[in-house]
Amino acid sequence: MTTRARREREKEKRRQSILQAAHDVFFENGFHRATVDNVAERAEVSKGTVYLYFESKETILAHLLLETLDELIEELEQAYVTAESLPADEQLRRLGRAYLRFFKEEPECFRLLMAMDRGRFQDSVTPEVYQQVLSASLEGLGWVMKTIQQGIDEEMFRCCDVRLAASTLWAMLNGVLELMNHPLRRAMVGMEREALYQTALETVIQGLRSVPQQ
Amino acid sequence: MTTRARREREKEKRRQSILQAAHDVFFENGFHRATVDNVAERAEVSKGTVYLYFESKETILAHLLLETLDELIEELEQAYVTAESLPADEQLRRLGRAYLRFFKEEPECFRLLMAMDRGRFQDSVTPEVYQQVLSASLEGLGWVMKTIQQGIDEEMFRCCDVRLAASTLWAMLNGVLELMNHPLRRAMVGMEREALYQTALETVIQGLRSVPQQ
DNA sequence: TTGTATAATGACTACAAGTCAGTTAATGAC
DNA sequence: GTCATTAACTGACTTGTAGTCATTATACAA
Repeated sequence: MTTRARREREKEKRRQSILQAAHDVFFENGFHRATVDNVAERAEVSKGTVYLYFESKETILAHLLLETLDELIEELEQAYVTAESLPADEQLRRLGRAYLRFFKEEPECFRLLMAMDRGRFQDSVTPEVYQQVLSASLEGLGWVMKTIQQGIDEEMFRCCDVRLAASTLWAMLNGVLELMNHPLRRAMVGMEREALYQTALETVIQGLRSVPQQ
Repeated sequence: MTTRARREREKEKRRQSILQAAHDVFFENGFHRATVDNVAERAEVSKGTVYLYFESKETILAHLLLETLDELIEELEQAYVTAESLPADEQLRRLGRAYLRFFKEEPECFRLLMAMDRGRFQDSVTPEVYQQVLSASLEGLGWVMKTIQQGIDEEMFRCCDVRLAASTLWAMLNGVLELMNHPLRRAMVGMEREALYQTALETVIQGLRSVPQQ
């Protein structure tokens, strides 16, 4: 029964083409302005078919974001691996810059990732999908934790709770990215995007040197 | 013509009662689950009347947030004033904790403030209202800048761009608050809210001591 | 050829934001 | 007191869009 296998492949193909269409449509005018009818039209299927493959508009987005997160994790891994022999502060700098680089290419993606916990999202996405997004984020955090641990071993960093330090670093950089991403808020502080991020990264790295947490 | 004045007062009263109703309804079940009909019903007016006073659901929220921001700014001012004679790092700690205290009482409010730049918001709120929210935020940032400037004068902080440092600090704390506010993400990092915020604040303060930015 | 399962469709429902023609109420001129 | 004018208010209606489901088309195996 090789038919079964082919059917599976074809289904997967259709699924991918819907995802691709959704990517185009969502990123063209933003998620909330895009309609599921737009996605269906772009994918050359009916709206019903879209709902055959995904439970809700939000679920489509979640799956798009999952794919993007996978790419991000790979980039972080690569940054970690190529910097493994450097001192921990330099490693962190590399990781931080890789993070920035990634979201500079896909700013809409960052916005959507951050928005995932708001509005209709919590109601429309099944816990499983949600969980997947979270564990992908966790994986990324892993590389930061590894680096910080190395810094502690080298006696460069004074923090004693690696996870706490990594989470904080991650949250803080997200906060800066969020500010950078928001045109009006950024205009308000009147700063260059890069300068903000650079300062944040450097401040945190220096802070890790001298904060014996807890 | 004292009638005119009374009319004005009565209009303002109605406006306030709609805002109060909106506050109740929005914070009871979250903004996106609340309907304008709910707000109208709670305020004991028709939906049309609500739209007589506010242009859109989002605008109602913006005005609610503006009032909350005013309170926040007052709290920050108070924290600044009562800590004015202390060393700058301690002042920053006080400001940071006041910020945390405020949003611990109104977590929904923080979420909504952060969400203001997403989704329907940009389309539904007039630039004027938007501007008001931003300048309120700026006012809050002013207290942080004052404190950091003092730290530079005392030669405690090494940063040379006060605005850059303050913006970064603010953005980073927002990032942590956002993580804290999000139940699933917080579960993911498995940290206590307070510990995260505490660590972030301390890390940044220490970072400011040793980062000669630019 | 035909019965069955699988995939796809699009007209339809539900729901909520926002509108506007029409109603009601207050005010003030006479 | 009556009437005209203005301001405030109403709620049925329009519009837009997410999500459903009865129906139809297609592919395959017997």
